[in-house]
Amino acid sequence: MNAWDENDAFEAAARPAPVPLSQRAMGAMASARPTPYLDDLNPAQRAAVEALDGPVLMLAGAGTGKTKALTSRIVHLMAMGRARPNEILSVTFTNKAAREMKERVARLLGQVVEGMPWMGTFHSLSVKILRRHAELVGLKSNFTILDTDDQIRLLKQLILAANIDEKRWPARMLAGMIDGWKNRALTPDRVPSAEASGYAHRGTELYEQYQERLRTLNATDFGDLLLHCVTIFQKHTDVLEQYQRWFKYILVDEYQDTNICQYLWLRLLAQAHKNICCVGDDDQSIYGWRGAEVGNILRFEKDFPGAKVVRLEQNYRSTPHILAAASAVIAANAGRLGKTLWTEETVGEKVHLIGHWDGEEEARWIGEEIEALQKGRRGLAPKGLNQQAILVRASHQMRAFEDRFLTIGLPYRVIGGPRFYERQEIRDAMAYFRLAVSPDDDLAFERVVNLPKRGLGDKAQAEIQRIARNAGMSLLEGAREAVATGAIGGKGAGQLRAFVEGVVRWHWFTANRDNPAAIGPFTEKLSIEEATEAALLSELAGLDKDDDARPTVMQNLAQVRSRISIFKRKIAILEGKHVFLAEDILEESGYAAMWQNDKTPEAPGRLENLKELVKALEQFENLQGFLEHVSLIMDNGQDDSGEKVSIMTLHAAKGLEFPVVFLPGWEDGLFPSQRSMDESGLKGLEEERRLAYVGITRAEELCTVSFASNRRVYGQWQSQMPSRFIDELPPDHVDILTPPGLYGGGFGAANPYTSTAMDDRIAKADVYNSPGWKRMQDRAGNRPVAQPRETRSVTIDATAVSAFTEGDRVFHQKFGYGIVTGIEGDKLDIDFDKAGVKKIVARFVVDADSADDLT
DNA sequence: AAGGCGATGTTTTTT
DNA sequence: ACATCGCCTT
Repeated sequence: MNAWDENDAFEAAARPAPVPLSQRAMGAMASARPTPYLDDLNPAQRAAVEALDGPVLMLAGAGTGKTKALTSRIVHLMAMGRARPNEILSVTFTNKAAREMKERVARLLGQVVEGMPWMGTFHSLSVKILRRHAELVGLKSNFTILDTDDQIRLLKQLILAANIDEKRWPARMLAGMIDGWKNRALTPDRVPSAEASGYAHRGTELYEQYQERLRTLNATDFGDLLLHCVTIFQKHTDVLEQYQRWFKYILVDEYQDTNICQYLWLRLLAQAHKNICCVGDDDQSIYGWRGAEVGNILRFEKDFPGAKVVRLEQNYRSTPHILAAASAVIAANAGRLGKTLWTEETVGEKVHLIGHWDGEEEARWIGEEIEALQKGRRGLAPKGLNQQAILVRASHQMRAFEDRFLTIGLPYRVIGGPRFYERQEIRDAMAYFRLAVSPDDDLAFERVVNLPKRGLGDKAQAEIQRIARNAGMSLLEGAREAVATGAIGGKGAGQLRAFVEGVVRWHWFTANRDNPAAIGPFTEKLSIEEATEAALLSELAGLDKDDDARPTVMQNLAQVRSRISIFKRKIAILEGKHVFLAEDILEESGYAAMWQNDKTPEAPGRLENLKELVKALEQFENLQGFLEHVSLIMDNGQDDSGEKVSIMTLHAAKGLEFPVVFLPGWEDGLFPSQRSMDESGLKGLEEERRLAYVGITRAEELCTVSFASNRRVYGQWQSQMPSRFIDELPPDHVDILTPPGLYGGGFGAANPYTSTAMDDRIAKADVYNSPGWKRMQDRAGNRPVAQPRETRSVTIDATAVSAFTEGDRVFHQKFGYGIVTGIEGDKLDIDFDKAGVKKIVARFVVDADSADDLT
């Protein structure tokens, strides 16, 4: 059954097979001290690193140097000769974390580690394993990985076929349930009957059909990657044993985020030798809503009897006040494993707390505070924009900040959001590439057959489906058939034929790469055309300057030359220039043109993304290789360049740190989120509280919590109560600020017309405010909390100002096209076609015509 | 087939 | 408020 030889297979994966590091790199180190990296560790870290054998749980609080401990442990394993690099399995959740770990191990070793093939995410490692044993779960090893979008479309088809009203039972809901089941390692046959009633009583039935459909498509979804591995491990002990033997040591990062399926995956692999080291922090478990089980980390000692538990509690990141605030908040949670963060640091500012009238004022104030901090003030050295971040609970909160920062010209960067490969245009382009590689990819076919519009509506597509299904062929073949038999007529037919021919042609190019027989005819044609070119040139030379024949010859020459360049390009493609092929596909399909003709503000950005996609292709051997990796590996094309304030969700902030952190929107219902509390009750509230803990602990020097008394929620103005987490902040470690210019300050300024509950809440907040209320107002008076707006230096960019006049048509990256209606210093009043009137700093817009040129 | 219009439901997100 | 979606109109 196992056609692969254990050692060969793994050696190949680890190529170039390194000389065991214990002999080489360590040999070099050994001359001075065998294990120099140990000297950099504190006692707890060192204990965690040196406990090599048996189960180890490293409880690493925020900022306690867990990555350092983890990477040192890896190096130590090699240095002690316990395992070769390719015998260590180290698992992370994100590619970014995996990359960072690789880099840090390399830095510790002082050399590049090429032999750590088993360091990666749960998913990428699972893919690697699954490709080897795909046939054991009814797949071929070249299976494709569907993303959420494909998944939904597939489910919609099944729901339709099952005669279920998709309005009452949305596909998204079913997708969520199936995901949930997979997270819990439940195959269709194991779904508890109690849950089967969930989706119109047909959830499991559809789940089963969905799995069947995936198998026929030779595809998996993300959940399957792990679940299939678990299934294989459970059913084929011989396979499991080989991996158990191979992975001598296992390390897991962010263990508190593992779900049941991942837990099983790990336990199965670790069962034999139990050399598993899990690192995590139960207080930072913030992914319960997507299946993470804090229970996994809480239960570790039961699961692995005799486990050594090490607590990393010395914090190297934040000042004492910040730590105290974070600790006080998280202390309100029950059932923690419990850690006490401490620091040797003694100085530092208290956590700042400030209330505002509404969300816009909050954004305005934070903008000014950021600019003030940029210049530096009191004990704080100037903080560049890269050192400052705004962390919000929900992404819609970002808007207020983006709007504000755009008008004052404060550069910002939004972290997170849709990932590069999730963007529509990228996925469309990928579908074209997928078709080129495998024309039978029905999902890809469906996605782009009418994109750009080819006059193929529901009816035509249904007809193609029908034909294909009846004849048992792929949709592409079905489409060809439909055209040939005239089943599809009208204007769609011609375009469909062109589409089918295009796919066949592109596929031919991918299939005939490096095939001399394919290249031959092209070189022949090329030489003919080149001969023609030469002939035309000599003919032209013989003609008089104003000979009547001259224009025709010139025209012919141009045609010949364009054919020559096409042939050269095609030859290059056949010789392996798949980037050209990708470009041609996007051109010939009309997909690129679709966006070029699109005048919406997003269009230029999308074209830019397509260019980036093509550029990313260069690093791969061929289209196939690209497609295989891209679904798992490709990252957000973030621009790390330039000084910018970061805006992101609290979730996206985990693992990051900033000298200055703003935590706006601490209002009950927003944070903690009402929905979270409604859906998950106390558990939900506790997860929200952990989110608060994560937020506060991101800050190194200055953490500012804020709330607004009024906020627009779904278009309605609502008065807000300060978050209950604010009550949990320890008064001794908090400074309450008053925004300048607001009579009576933030709290006092709360809407006098609000409910009594609101007043109670404010009064309650004032209970601990009151001792310091006077003092606070005094301080607010003589401390430059924020620069008064008037004194903020306004640099007038002469070129920018003179560049526009009233009535000019301009383009803005976010708001699109608009007309300049007024000019005021370096700011323009612009009436945008779509977004309405805005005040924008001149350098953020360009002339509308030059925007067109960009495309 | 394709564009316009009213009803709808609004967290967090990796792979 | 806002975007998305399905339905309805052209």
